[in-house]
Amino acid sequence: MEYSFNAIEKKWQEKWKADRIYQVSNLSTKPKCYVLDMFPYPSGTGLHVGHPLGYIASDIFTRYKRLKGFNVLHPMGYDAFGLPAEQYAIDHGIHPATSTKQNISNFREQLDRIGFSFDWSREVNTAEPNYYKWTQWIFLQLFNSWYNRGKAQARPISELIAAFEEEGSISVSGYRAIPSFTASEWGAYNEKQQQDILMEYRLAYCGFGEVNWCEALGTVLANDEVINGFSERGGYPVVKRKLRQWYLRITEYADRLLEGLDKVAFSDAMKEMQSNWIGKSYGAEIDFAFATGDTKKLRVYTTRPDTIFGVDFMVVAPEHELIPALTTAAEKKSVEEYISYVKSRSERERLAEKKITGCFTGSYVLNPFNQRQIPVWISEYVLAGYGTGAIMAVPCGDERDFKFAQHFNIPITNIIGSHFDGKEANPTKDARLENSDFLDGLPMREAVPLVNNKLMELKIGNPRVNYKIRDAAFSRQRYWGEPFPIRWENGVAYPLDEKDLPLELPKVETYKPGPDGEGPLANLKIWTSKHLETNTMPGYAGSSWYYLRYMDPHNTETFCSRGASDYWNQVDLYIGGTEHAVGHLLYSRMWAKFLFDLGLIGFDEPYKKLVNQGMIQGSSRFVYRIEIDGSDEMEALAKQKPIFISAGMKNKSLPELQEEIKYILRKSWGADAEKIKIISISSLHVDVSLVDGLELDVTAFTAWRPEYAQSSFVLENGKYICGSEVEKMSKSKFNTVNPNELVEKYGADTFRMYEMFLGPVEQSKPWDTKGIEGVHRFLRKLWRLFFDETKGKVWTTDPATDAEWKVLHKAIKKLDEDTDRFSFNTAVSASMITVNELGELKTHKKEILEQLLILLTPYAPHICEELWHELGNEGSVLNAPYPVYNEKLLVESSKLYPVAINGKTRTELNISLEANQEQVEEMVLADESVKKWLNGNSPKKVIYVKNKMINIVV
RNA sequence: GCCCGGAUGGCGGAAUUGGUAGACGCGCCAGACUCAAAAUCUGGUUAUCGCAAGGUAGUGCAGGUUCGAUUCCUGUUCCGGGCACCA
Repeated sequence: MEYSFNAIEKKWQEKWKADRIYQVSNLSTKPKCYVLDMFPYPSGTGLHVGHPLGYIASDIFTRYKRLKGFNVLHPMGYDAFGLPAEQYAIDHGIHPATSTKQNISNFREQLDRIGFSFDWSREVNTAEPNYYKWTQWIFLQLFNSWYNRGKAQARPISELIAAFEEEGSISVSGYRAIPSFTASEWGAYNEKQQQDILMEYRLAYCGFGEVNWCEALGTVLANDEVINGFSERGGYPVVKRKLRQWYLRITEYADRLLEGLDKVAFSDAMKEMQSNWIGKSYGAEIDFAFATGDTKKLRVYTTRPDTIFGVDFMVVAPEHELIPALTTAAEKKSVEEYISYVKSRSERERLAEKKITGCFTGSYVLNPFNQRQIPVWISEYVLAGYGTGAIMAVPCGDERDFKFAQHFNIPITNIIGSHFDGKEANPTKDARLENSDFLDGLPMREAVPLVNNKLMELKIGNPRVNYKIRDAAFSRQRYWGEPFPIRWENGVAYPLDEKDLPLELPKVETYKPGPDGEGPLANLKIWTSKHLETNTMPGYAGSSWYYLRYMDPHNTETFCSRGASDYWNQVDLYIGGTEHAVGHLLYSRMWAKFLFDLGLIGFDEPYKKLVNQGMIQGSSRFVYRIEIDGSDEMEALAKQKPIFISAGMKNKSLPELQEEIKYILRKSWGADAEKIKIISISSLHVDVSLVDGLELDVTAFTAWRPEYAQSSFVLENGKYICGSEVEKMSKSKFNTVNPNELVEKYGADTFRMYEMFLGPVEQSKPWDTKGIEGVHRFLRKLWRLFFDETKGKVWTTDPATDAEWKVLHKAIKKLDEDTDRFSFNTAVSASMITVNELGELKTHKKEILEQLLILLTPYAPHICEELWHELGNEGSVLNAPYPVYNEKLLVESSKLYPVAINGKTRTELNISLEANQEQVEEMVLADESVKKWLNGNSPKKVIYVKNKMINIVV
């Protein structure tokens, strides 16, 4: 009986579906486990082998936990709003809902073949009104809430209004730079004034922010769509422009997002990335008076108030509001030129710029401690959004300040004595201060509180905690996103009534931008006549809370009942890529904290454990085409009948090559081929499916594209050998591999195990289809423990031997350990070893094989289910009792110890595990080969580590 | 530029807490079966010297700690991910 994987897999997938075997209930006496994959965007290009990597890992873990007695929630759905669908709509006139639906169905079809255990009855789709109704609802809760710093939690805005009515702004005056007011002043404000003040506190609020504006396209562009200051489509110039935008006040949660990292099992790298992003720093704000005597002050934020006497110049961001006041008539022209240059540059370009740029304003401010005149410069390396948008530059201690000073010949004051060599800045905190007035002689660390006290005493500044994180821009001038449940009246935003949700996205005729930078919705009469908000929400709106909807996906009363979220609680295992490190993960953590504050869920960290899967890179293949110089006719002929040379010849000198292939040139292009000259060799991506290893299937290649139909090939040893390179897997590089083809050829079980066998899930690695054969062979070997291809059934009910039990229990131990620590690659390897060992022992015994099947079920569910039934079992192997490891079966009495002399292993000795130091020394020193290595010298020391090794030091 | 990773045979990788570097698989080489091929099975496979026994070197590079370092520390090179509107 043969292993007919295709038939077996189809049979069981249908059976599992019919039996709804993966449907889980919210009511169970079993312990729960929630295993989640990061929300996929259903891309039009379909899945390649890199996509399912994380899904296979989570599926293995899901099945493993289920076998171990857990009620496991393992759902899947779609983050269906997004830019690519809208761009596709613009290009092809197909409604995003239609193309998205098509993409989802392709996606689903591909997933189903791999045999995942998703509970599809819980599928969600962020673009469907019954889902985004609740995204809008949560937005309304954010809009109607403010952050009470005293209580360190979000509270209803009504509480803030009540406080304003009772005592004015007194309890929240430190929050924002708005004038304080009394209760009676509040009462006297008109509606607009009151609402404007409230807007300063709402957790979802409207403000102004800079966007990438492309005048020629009349639209706002994503960073992705801007390349070096020009639009990706059309190459039109892009500048920054301020637009009205919605924001989420994530900054209020900065501390809690930071502290929360201690409660979750994320990798240290992930935690570090998040905490760097939040960027909490302790420093001071200091006011510098204008040298002109103007009452205006230039306020800077510094993390190093101790270096105040080392300030040699100031740098303000090009967007800084005081620039007009600071710019002197003489410098006006150059300042304007500089600012317009900066406007054309993205924030990324500004930060990455190595070239030093800047411009002097012509003005000076005064150091508040010694009244020294300090020039004020403008430079793009200072960002408006961070701190106060202005810095005090201390070139002896800061690298960028130092380079700036050097570049513009600004004299440098040394306040750290010998710690500064004049060649590069030294950011030390341990030097003793010099040239620093009342701080002279103090270690820098000790000077910080002193300066801070003095700032407060003189009322010229104060200590200040700052965060790098900024409020999250929450609106897009786009069509394909959730509409905001907001209506505008006289410049005031009013929330829609909850009963009017969902506010459905209307159908539009065109996806062209609206007037004046607004989104496509601004073109709709039915929309604008109701004064509805024309922005839509960004991609991360729906994905910030989707893990909750899976718990209670069909609830029409609420986004997720408290009963459901209390039962399933946090996600126990979350698998996805590191690219979401600071975006999605921070946003969804913030939303969880917010929902927790309002008592809507009972936990404030959504993901208990996070595993980041690595990227699967593509292995590209190249063919080498010769390019020629000749007559027009010859060049046209060369294009029509291209000649490709095998990889081994591409490094030959061109004349040598020409000489070598002249026969082929003449054969392809006729006698005139003598008159051409080979001038270069181009390497072209070739579809990896046309290549076996490195050998090109030339017939398939000529059939691939019409322009290659008349190709000729220069072979080496009768083969055309391709070049190869590891690159990102993408359609445009023709290096994608479709999982469908592999499942077709080897089966889903082989595919799953091979993806895992490639290497650790967390690590990036190149894809190579070749190795899949080895895994397939392993499954065939497993099959042969049960069935012989000619003899049929070979398994028996004979009792197993000790040696066989030992092999089984070694496997139980190893697979448990490896699966628990997500080391799936070593688990696959351990499975291979087990099957190899059972093969050597000629084991065909049911009592061993049956348990082995349960162990392998998470990895290769189909073959295990089939064989499980062949052994005569009823019911699914997924409901079988998981084998329990018995350590007594693996006890050894002795060990073959490596014996090293001076750290180099020289021999091995079998020694009882009971042996003590003296016994070991005696045995080791009596050994012939040890004696030989000692060469008469007496050992200084014998190191004996029980169950590990022995080392003799001479 | 800044932040975070990674680097081990021809290739993917293993070595879980500092203790025999290269498990497992691919590829390659040799052999068995076969008219032949495929499939399958057996053996070999880091480099280098050696008929062999065995020796020497070896985990990106340069140092350090240690009886002992792929593992810890310092510096450095290259590659990948992210950098706030791709999702």
